Amino acid sequence: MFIALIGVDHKTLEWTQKYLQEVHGFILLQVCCDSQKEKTANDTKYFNSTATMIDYATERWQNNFVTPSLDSSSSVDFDLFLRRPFTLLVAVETTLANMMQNMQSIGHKNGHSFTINQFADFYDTTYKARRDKISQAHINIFNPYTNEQDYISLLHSVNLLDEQRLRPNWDTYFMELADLASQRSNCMKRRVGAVLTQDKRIVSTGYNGTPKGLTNCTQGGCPRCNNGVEQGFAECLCLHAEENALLEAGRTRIGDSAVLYCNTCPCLGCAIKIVQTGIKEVVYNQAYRVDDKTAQLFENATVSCFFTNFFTLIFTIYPLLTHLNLKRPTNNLMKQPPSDKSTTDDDSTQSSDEHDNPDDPDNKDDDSEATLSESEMVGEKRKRRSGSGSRSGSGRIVEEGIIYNHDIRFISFSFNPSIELVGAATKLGLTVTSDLTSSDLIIYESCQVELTQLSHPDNSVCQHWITDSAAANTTLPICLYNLNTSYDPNAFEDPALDIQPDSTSKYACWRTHPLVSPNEELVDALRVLKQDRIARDEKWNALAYTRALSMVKSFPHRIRSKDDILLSVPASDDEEDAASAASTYKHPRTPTKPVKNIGDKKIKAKIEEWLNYGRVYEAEKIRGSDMHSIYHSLYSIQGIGPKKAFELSRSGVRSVDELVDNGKITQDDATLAQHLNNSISRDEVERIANYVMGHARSLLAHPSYAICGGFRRAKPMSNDIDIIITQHGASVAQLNHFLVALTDSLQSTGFLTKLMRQVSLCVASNRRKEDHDYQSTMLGVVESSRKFGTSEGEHPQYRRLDVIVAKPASFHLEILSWTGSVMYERDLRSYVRRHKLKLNASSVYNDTTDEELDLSLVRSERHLLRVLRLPWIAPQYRNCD
DNA sequence: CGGCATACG
DNA sequence: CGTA
DNA sequence: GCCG
Repeated sequence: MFIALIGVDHKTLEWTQKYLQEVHGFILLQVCCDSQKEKTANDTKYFNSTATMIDYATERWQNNFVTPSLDSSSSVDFDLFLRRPFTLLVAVETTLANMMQNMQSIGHKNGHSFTINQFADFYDTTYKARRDKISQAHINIFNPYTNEQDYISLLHSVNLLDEQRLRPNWDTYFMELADLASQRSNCMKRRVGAVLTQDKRIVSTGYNGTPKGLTNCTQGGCPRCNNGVEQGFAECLCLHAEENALLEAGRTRIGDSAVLYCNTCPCLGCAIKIVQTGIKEVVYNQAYRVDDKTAQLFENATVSCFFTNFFTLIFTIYPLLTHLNLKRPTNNLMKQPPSDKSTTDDDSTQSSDEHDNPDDPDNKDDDSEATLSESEMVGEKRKRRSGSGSRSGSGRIVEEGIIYNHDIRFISFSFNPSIELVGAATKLGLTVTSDLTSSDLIIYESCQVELTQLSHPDNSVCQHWITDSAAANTTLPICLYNLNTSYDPNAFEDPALDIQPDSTSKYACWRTHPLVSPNEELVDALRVLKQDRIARDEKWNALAYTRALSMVKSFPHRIRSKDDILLSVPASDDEEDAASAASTYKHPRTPTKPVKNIGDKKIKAKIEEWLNYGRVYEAEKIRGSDMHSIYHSLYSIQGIGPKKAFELSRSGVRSVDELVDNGKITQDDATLAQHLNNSISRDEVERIANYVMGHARSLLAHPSYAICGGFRRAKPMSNDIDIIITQHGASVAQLNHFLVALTDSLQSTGFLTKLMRQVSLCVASNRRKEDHDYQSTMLGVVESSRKFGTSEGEHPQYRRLDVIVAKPASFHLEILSWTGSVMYERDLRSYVRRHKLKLNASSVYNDTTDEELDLSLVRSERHLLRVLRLPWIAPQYRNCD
């Protein structure tokens, strides 16, 4: 792949280029004249012209290259560039404020400052010169951050290396053609296009409008459409795009494998015709809502109907989100419904005092005007819940927008731009989901006003997107509902109360860890050493490497010298401490203390080796050995852990196939292992979760749920699907029954193909002394097909699905427990142990008295962490392994 | 020199 | 011991 | 292997 970067802001361009080079190993190519060569780094290739550069890249087209356009003098000839099939044009932009600041900091370095007029001049000339190219880019990335680490997280979630952008798949190809066809529409109401294909060949195309020979609808040919009133369908003379495509093809040319691509979901009338002509597959653009009747008809007629993805979204969602007033309620939004005391018997009398935590900030009254009494909160909650039943159609559910509330964690969109959005949304502690029917749903009919009022200077695309959706009469593009407190939307979190993370802590749960480390090679080397220790059964040795690795990963910058990481941690304010550190390291002016978890003897030496030689010898040796790769392939099989994998590879087993031949495992096991090794796109995770929640909703009235695991940590790809479900007010018995019923329901449709474990709440076990409430889990394998958007193409894929049913009071603790990575979980528990608490996935105990703490007033994951005296770290920064 | 997360099958 |  |  060959990426050309275009943009105006130096810093954003530089960060992007650095990210591609350091994280993905791109090679930097530049067009420039000789005199410039000396100034820049040595691992760059220089060319006299775009043509020679492209020739160079063409010969090595399987490598990854990047070329920046940092200043107009060395700009690349993009037209030449775009002709090649392996090239990707990426535009990066930032806010005017950022750009101005970045230019000023450069100006300061050179000893002169910028006036705002000079900046405006620069912007006008540079931006206008590049505007056309920026709009032609394959991807437009908008960087709202001033901080590199945040931007890198966003970049990572964009998945720049996705080959699909270079060459669209068939679905995208035909859908784009359908969009093109819609441009020929002559209907006053809406542009619609359709493409009918057979064996990947186009049979016919269609767009909507009046029949041949009649005056075009746009010229007044259809009285109904030109009336402007949504009535009189019988009088409409327009043919729909789908009808036109079908008529054009004629019955005889529509075979068994015909696929119809529509850029909107077909109406019921068209659906009937589609079924009758024998078409078995309909693909529509996901930006539009499925018509319920159409969906039903297709299901009865076994026509598979699903939507496709596009990469046309522009990453400007962040400014949109930040412009929503997420901070404070305004008075006009705070019309409270009458409080409902009857539901608050137990809630209102309790406080968090019993956590033995007198300085718990929750005991202080919030000084904000937004503070609600418990009774009001419950009243509000009930009202909202009763509304959520009447979701579809009008969508006027919540008259007072929850949008003002801090505790909004879920944002849902009527279409599914997940990957593009999640990077931005998670920055706000928001999690993206596509479920529209969860309880406490807040759809923003009322929000429309707010959204359309957003006018960010860099935000024209968003505006467009909103107005388009409104014009197309689709569900409003944005609706918000609550994540962390699915069943208590009024939980109010004030960031001022948050405990701050500390990057020098020995506990991973106190530190933030980027999704992708700028020191990935070193992290990888440490991972190899860790794996090696595990294989050798050196458990504690392995743990030490895991800890060191996590420590390195919490370092947000590229480590350049050993002072960077081994000494540079600022000493504490404690003077004595600082003095002793100073004498130890003989740097009296810059007192430092050693980094935790990186010991003086072994691991520090490995890191220094990496710094000096760019590699760790022992890791290289292990990596290069046959044993290592065989060990890994065996390890990937369910039921074969480190011990067995090590034993087998040592006893001369060469491959997984050999195990199958020997009858040690079945072919099915091997295939399953292969399937489970494939990672799952966010999109697919969401669709599978939606499907599961569909079943859940037929069993529970208003389930609350969260997708956890790597998905919640904003990873672009997941290994499995983790869903936590609860229902406000449900008893343990009801939840137990629910889990069994859900399992049956998923099995009966053939979706759940293998059940690996089913545990219920309150199981009696001889290992447990008391009858505590434990989590209830269902671990299984499901068959994911094309309708879930499997990236592997036509064939069904097996995916691991974990469903956890939590009792309501443990919901947030369960979310916490299923969101952290392994190191986060470990350190969470060792930390609370030191504070005389004991933690498992569903309850908190006093470690000495074994008394269980009541979590029923815990309003969110964030709140829970505060109670545990731990900082709340946004999920995307919990990737510490 | 003890501790290092916790639980289920 | 393997897995979440 | 590292921390306290």
